[in-house]
Amino acid sequence: MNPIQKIREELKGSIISALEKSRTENLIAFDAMPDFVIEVPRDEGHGDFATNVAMLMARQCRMAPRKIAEIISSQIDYNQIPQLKKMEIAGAGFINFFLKPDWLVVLPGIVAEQGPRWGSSPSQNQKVQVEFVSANPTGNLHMGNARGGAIGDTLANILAYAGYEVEREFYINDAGNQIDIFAQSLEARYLQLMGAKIEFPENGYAGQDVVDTVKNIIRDYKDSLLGMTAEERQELVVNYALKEKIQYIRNTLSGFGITYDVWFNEKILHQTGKVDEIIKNLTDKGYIYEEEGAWWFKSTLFGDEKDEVVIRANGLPTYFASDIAYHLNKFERGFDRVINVWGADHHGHVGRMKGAIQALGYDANRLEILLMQLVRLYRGGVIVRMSKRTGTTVSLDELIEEVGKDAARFFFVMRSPDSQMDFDLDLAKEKSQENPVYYVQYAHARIQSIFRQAKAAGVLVKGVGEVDFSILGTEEMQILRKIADFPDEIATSARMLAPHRIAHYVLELAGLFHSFYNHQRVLNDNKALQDARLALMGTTQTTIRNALNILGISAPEQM
RNA sequence: GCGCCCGUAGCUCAGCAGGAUAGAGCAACGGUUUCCUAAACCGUAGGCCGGGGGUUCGAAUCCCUUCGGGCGCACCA
Repeated sequence: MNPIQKIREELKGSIISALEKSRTENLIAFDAMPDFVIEVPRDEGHGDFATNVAMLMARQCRMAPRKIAEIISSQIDYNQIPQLKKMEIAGAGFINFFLKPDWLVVLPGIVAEQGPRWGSSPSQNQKVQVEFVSANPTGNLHMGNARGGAIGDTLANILAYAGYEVEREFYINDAGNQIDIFAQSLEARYLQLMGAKIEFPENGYAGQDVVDTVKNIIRDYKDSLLGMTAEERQELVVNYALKEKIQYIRNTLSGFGITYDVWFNEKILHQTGKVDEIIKNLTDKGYIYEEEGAWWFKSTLFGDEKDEVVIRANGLPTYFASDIAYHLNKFERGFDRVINVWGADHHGHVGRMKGAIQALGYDANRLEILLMQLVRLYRGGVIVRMSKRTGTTVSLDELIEEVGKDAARFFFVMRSPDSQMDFDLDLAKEKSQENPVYYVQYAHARIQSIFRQAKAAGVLVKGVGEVDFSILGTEEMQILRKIADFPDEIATSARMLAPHRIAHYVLELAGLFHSFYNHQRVLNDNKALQDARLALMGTTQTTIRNALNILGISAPEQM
């Protein structure tokens, strides 16, 4: 257990003991122990930790909060918490705990021992799947996919640190209506390039990437497709294009630092009859009815506004039908939690999806949807419409080329998924040097530089066990305090599905380091102080590196 | 019309199941380098937390209402 959690538990325990003792001695009367918190006050003058327990008890005790706080304070057993120096009652009835300054000195040892695992929590014994991006394999990856990629991958890293067994998955929509249109578009382009005068489908994919793909097909197959039936031809071109697109997606995401454990094909669900099975299953359970030739799922039973079609009048299943089969498959694979990162434009899908899960007999809470608001792309102060079909927008690979993987990932993950995001391309290009990611990376590189200087000067960096940390001053203790928060911060980010917290955390830690660096010298004449500071630098660097690792951003040793 | 997200400093945004005096970056202004990387640091200025009610010891946070912005409400995915 990390030191912060440990001391929190100890403080909490001692308060409970004090309260129970007070009750036994008839100093106070209460029935239920409130669910109070041990928090870190924003203001350092309010101690290392504080609790609101007295305020929470005021009502049931019919006693002023400060009076309750005094009773607790007088009954606290200092022997139970050796690190406790003093307590103060403040404000409306807060109890502030001041700890002996050396309570954090165990931290560097823990960090050094855990290394790359520092920040992680014990195993939760739960399997969680994170599905993200899952872009349609009919076009290039756009800004929404980029944001989803950064958020999903970071979230998966956070969950892994938080003790979950995590699998990353990409769902390939290689079946259905869009694929048919894709096939028709490819065929039309092929025939056009081969000289036929035919109309391009009205809703077809008009992007240049389709033309490029067709040129590759012509290079490989020449005119041999002309003699085929339309069906054979469409199947060939679409399979060719899908293979190419999926390879493109895989490569681009890999360049964005994202690799998946599983690439799941929608088509398999159709081919193996899973979609038909799920319809039959739900029909047997009475959740499906027929109307106007189509089959409807009763999503209104689960709070949705209207029922949803699963089989169209033309006999073909909808996307929703295969998605139900897909999610059933996920649960059958044994995941305790299934998390999907979706764009806000899919939020209408959430209610009925959860409804379907429930209809199948699973707890709908095990399916969690992280909705992220859409990214609006600006160029020259004007919105660039994101359309997969026109292919006029900036793609992820172009973005990586222009601003770099690290800056792009940081930029996307820095903001809460809930907030809509304007991505100003001109700004991103011009100001890439001012991106906050460099601020953090620079902190890491600076520390490395100190170690280089130390080595050049023949200074041996002592192991944390041989160093006396009590010599460190307030700035160093602030850094240590922040570092101590790291596991908690990761756990909170995991609980809230809030990857942006890690970005903010590491910015704050880097800020404390830079401030310290500008005020104090690590390499100096006071050997004991130098030893302690060098060890602190190692602790800081490991924490920054681990945080950057979670964010999928490199930790350079030199800049 | 109904549903979801957002509204916090000039701009972009944090603010962890309500907590003490609301924070950061950028922009502005003024400083810091014979010394471990100035991609840094320090300081100044900047706010009716969209408006209005309510809940309570206590609200940026919860509830209601209203205004403004985004998204969704297909036999598309």
